[in-house]
Amino acid sequence: VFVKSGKQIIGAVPGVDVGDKFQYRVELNIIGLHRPTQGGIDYGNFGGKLLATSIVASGGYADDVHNKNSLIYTGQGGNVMNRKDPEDQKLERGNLALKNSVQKNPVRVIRGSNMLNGSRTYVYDGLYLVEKYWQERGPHGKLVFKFQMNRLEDINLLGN
Amino acid sequence: VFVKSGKQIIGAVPGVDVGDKFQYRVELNIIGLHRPTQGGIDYGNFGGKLLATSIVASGGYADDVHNKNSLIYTGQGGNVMNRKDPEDQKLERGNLALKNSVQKNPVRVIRGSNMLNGSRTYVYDGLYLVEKYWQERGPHGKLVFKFQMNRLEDINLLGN
DNA sequence: TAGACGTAGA
DNA sequence: TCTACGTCTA
Repeated sequence: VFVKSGKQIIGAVPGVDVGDKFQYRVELNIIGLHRPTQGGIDYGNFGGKLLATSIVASGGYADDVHNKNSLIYTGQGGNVMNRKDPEDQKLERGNLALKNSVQKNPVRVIRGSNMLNGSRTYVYDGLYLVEKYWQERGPHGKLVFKFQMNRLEDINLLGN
Repeated sequence: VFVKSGKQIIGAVPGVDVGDKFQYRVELNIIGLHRPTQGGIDYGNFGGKLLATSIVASGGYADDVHNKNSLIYTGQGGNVMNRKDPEDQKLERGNLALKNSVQKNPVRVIRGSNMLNGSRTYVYDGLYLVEKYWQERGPHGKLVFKFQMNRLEDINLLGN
């Protein structure tokens, strides 16, 4: 797929298979897998409601328990990245979209990792469901959102 | 040219002609025309001395008198871009390299402009010489560097 | 206009 | 580690 779709897709993107690898975030944008070039949460307005369509877990945040079939994703905002002037994360934008997606729609997960040579690789890891979300206090004492994500394929294999 | 050169070139880049157009800064990096993906001044260490090799004039700074064959380029630093906490620009990095290049080596000039549809275009505008530089005070009262750049081709045509 | 798990180079 | 005339979307 070399042409930007322009339309936001929930679920699998045609032509993209689990395990497909990419080097740059902009590639994810071009094929419509994850549009923000920096943001970790992609979402859209569906029937007047924000729903999450994909997330990138690159390890940029000091998150999370990552297993092969589940992960805990940290919400955005609150200056968690730059660590300057930390604030409570708000239930808006991507965080709101993930909350609205709980137990509802599939969310594409892209896992990013750092290579030995210093470059990065992004791997499409398939569809997940946001099982639940909660707030907790980070090391700085401010509130952050956490989203429990579980792989959907396993459920499908059981005969969904 | 699809392979990153890796080596820093002073003067014309083989295969790139004056007037060649590009859409993204990363393209300039790939062909070795201008390596920084954001920075306006590219430079290298040549014999222990920093020399400028190329600049991008996108209008990001509130510069400059731009004619077809000359322009006045504003130095970098001092928070001129984001306008927060302005400071005096320092004679270091790109600014130092441009200063060292005065009346010395050719500098590639790429002109950026905003398209009607909101996208950008970068046009390679050929080789220029840094005629002179000076400091002046910006609207915020802080010192900024200015570099007078004149097109080199005209001189060549006269039989340099 | 502002926010975002970017990217390359010094 | 930090700077930089980025780039996309809301």
